[in-house]
Parts: sequence; C-alpha cells; structure tokens
Amino acid sequence: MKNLEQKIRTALAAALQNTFSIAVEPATISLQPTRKEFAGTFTFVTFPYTKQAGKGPEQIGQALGEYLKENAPEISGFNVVKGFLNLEIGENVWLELFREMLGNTEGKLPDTGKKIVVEYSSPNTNKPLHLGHLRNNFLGYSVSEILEAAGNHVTKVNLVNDRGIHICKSMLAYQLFGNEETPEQAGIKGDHLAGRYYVMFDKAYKQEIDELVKNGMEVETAKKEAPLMKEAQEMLKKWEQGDAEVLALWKQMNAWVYQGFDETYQNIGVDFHKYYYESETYLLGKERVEEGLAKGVFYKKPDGSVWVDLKEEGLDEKLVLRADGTSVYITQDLGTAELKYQEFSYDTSVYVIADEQNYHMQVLKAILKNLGKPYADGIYHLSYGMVDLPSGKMKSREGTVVDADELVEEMNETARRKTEELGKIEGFSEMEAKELYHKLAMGALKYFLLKVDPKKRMLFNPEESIEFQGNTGPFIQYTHARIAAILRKAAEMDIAYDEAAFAKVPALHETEAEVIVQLGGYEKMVQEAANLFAPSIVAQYAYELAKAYNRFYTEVSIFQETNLETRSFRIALSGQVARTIKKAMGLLGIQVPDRM
RNA sequence: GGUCCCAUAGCUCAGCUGGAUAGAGCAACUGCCUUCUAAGCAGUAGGUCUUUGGUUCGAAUCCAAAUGGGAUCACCA
Repeated sequence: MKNLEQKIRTALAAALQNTFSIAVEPATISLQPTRKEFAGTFTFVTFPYTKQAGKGPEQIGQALGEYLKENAPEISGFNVVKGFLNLEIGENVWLELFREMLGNTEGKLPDTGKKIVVEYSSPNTNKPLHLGHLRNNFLGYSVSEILEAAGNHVTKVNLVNDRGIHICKSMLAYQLFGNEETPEQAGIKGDHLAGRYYVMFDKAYKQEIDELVKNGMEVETAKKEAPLMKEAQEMLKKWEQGDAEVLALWKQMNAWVYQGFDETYQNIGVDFHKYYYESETYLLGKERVEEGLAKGVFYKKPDGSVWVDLKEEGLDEKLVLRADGTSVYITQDLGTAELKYQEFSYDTSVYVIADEQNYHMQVLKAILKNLGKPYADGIYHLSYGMVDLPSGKMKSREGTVVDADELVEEMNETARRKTEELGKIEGFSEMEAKELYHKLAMGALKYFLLKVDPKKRMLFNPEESIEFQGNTGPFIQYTHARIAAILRKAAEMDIAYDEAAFAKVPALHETEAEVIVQLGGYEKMVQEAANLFAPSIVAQYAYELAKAYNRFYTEVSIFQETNLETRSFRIALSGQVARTIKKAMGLLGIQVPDRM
C-alpha cells in the first residue's frame, strides 16, 4: 500500500514534469482517499498547480489523467470533477497488493532501535481503582503496545504512590475503627478495605470540623486544628522517622492493597515490567537539588528553601525543596526521571497522567532542561481528561466514584445478559461462557474508553450500560467471530485457500477492493498512532475495517460461489481481515473470540 | 487575574499535514434472516462545524479576538 502510493506519487510527478514542465518532489505530492460517491481510490488535487501550468484545474486534471493512464501501469482509469483528479486502480494491482500482505504476517514495523519507557497506572495505595484509573491503565497499556508494534523497545513501569498524608489517613482510621479486621474477615479485597477507611477518615474529620466551627472557629483554622488531621500528620512524621509500629501497619495495609491491585490488573489485562515505589524514590531528588544549586539553576532563599525561576519559560517560580530540607512532589519526580534514565537510557519517556497535572509536567520538563539533562526533550506527557459522571466529578473521599472492580463485574453481567437474549450460547461450557463474557465485557469497556481522543473529557453514565452495537468493541469482536466460523467451515470442507488456490481471480467485487484498501492501510495506521500516542486511531481503524468486511460479507456469498478460485480468494481475504482485526484489537488490549 | 485545554447532528464521538455536497454510532422511521452468526447490512430524517474577523484559488481544519465550559497557578500529591 505504501509502495502503491509511492508509485502513484512518482508517476504524478513525472506527469507534471512531462505535460506542464513543473518540477515537484514526489514526496511532497499529496494524495487523498477518493470520496465514495466518485469512482476511484486516490484523488489528486490540481488547484495548487493552476498558476504554474497556466491552465484551468479541470484541464490539468484531464491532461494528467490521460498521461497516467498511458504511462502508469497501476492506473486503469480516471475521472475529473472540477479540480479533482480521481484515479482508479486496476484489479490486478489490488490482487498483487493482497498477495504481498499474505506474505507479511508479522504486522510489526521495522526496528527503530529506540527505547521508550511508559509510566502508567501509578495508583495511590489508599483506595481501590476507579473509572478514571481505568482510562489511565487502558491508555498506558495500549500506547505501549502501539509503540512496540511501531518497532520500539518499550518498558512499562508503574510508580506506586505508597506514602504520604493520604495513606496515613486510611491507616489512622483503621487504627481507630478497624478492630484489626483483615480483608478476609471483611470479605472484601484489600484495596477496598483501605478505601473504606479512607472514606471513614474523611467523614470523621468533617464531623470534627463541624464541631469546631459550631464552637466559633473559622473553617480554615478548623481544617488545620482538627485533632484527626493533627494525628495523621503526626503519623506521617513517625513514618518518616521509621517508627516501628507505624511502619508495621503501613506494610500490612499496603500488602493488602497490592494484593487487591494485582487482582484488578490481572482481571483487566494490564501488566508492568517494573514497579517503582515512591517510598523508595521520594528522597532521590535531593541530589538533583544539589546539582541545581551547584549549576546555579536553583537558588536558596534566606529561610533555606530552594527554588527555581522559570519565568523565562513563561512559567513561575517553583519550590523544589522545603526550608526544613524535606522534599516536595516535584523533587521526587526529578529523582525518578534520573533513575529511569540511568536504568533504561530511554529516548522517550511517556507519562500517562491526568490533565490536571499539565502544569506540573511542564515545570518538570523545564527544570530538567535547565539542568541540562539530555533526556528532558524525550519526556512526553500523555495527558488525558477526566471521566465525568452525570452527577459531576468523581470524588474518592466522598465515595462518589465508579469502582473499577464493580464496573468490570457489571460489564460481565451485561455481556451475559445480551448473549443470552440473543440465544448465542449453545454449545458453550460454563467455563467457555464465562471467558467469553469477560472478553466481551473488557472489549466493550476498553473500546469505549479508548476510541475517544485522550485529551477530551468524557462522560460516563452508569445508568446506561455501554453499548454492544454499532461503533463498539463487541461489534468488531463479532466480525472476527463471523470470520472464524467461515474458516472453520472451510477447514471442514477441506478447501485450500493459499495463494496458489487463487492464482486467477476473474473480477473483484467492489466490496472486496474496499476491504483490500482498508487492509493495506494497517502499517500506516500503526505509524500514525505511534507518532501521536493515540489509541483512538487504532480503534477507528479497527471499526472501519470491520465495517468494510461486514459490507462484503452481506454483499457476496463465499460458499455459494461457483468459481472455486474466487471462493478461495474470499476465504483468504476473510482470514487476512481476521488476523488484522486481531492485531489491531491487540494494540488496544482487547481479545477477540472465535465464537460469540 | 495569568497560563493551558475543550466547543462538530437530540445524545456520544470521527474528521490525518487546509480541498469536492462535513462523516459514524446511539435514539427515531423503512426495508432485508428456506443462503457462510441479523451483536449484521441497506436506506430515510437530522448541521448557520459556538461567534466575529484574518490568511488562501479553497477553512470544521491555520492565525487573532470574543463567548461558554474545564484544568491549573500549594512549603498537597
């Protein structure tokens, strides 16, 4: 496909040269897909050349078309509509293209030799994952797959936020109200247990504030003076000093949470090559602070706090170390960036982080640049918008979130219901059925979250379950299952459909050519998705391929076809579509079933 | 207030580096299962692409401003 476009560009350049003496670099010629209401596959726009040619756009189109039909073997015909030259491609070219695809099954682009670290998920250990985290996890996983498919070497890392005041809050609530209950006793996952106490803390804390305010204290003061908050801060101090009792509780609760996370990760099908823990990295930044001071990039204020001035970059002054010598969030990030670079010497470091941290990431990059770090330019913030509920923003503290585990469970249930309603479950064992439901559930959910441009906020209405029809994951999965049925039947009937089996195909159906065009766009799509870090491009592609195939599927019959070569060709075409759908969906982290 | 992001059909979203009458899905309405899975296919209806200027042969797309929505500007993470 790439080659085909290349050839046509070259031919067009030659045509321009020979008919109008206009010299153009083939690479700069822009071709676009022909609108479907006109005949043709590629369209060349002639408007830009009217001045140089001294002719009207239609005349130019006509002249170029005639030249190409004469001289370019790929072009079988053309038509001119105003300034648009629509080029038709010969059937033999499509078949040739299709044969090339069959030979190239890997679907991976040439090795770039580039190393990329993708940091994603990065949960707090005080609460279970919710819908917003799912967007993050699916994005991170998918982008990693896409970058890998584009020929890069990807390392997936998870930077776990396992320390800080918020963790202490759930620890404290547990200490006060927990009665030493374990997840087993409570009958819930460890991350949910921690989350329960986090919410409990907030409730009790708010009560205290109300009390204080009732007794005449200002709200702001009350927030600081509430005994629970003071206790939590006290606990954090003890943690930093290595207090044995606090550390033991911290370890215990985190262990529970990790077990819960592991289950969720496994359930939603994401994984990591490496975990970093903030409790281990939060001190790392101090060396960078020393370095910054030595280089004169940072400066010390009289109180001993350390700052960086980023006004030249259009940013502000930023504190990088407190007066008491303790580090802040950005200090840790400076350290971790260095650590990641030392370990992986990456060319690109992707951070999958919500857009509320856009400024923070800008600052991080600017500081590293000022420090002269060679890896600063390689930092890419894959920023994504919040997932909103109809009621507004999700708030963990107030417990108004869509819990990830519950949502997945509900999706499984929806998948079961829809499948049973359609009566498509005969012949499945209990196990197979469950597996199918999960594939469909995750397909629907992942596709729903990934098909949208990450930058955009999105709305999720828990009342309306995610669709299984139309532009959805299950629609694409269904297309794959249909093809799988065809391939099974072909095997049963012992039909050969290797290249030799369709050496001569008399005529291509319009829908067949369309499917081949779609298939031919795969590599270009992967490249583009990788360049833009955009799973939505992959989703769009998979959908369009499935649609093109379904059109073909209903327009022509395979096993009723009397020409055996055509029949074999159609089976081979179907097989290639199935493989391509599987690859594309794989890039989204979605599995495709053989039956549904 | 400064900075950044978003605005396309009733709803959810596509629309690549500017190109033809702006596309899908859902919802509504019409057809199509004695034929390979109807979770499908074909069709009808639905739009001043928030507004106003500018650049251009040509703007949903690029630039500027306005309006509306969101994020952020912590010695929180």
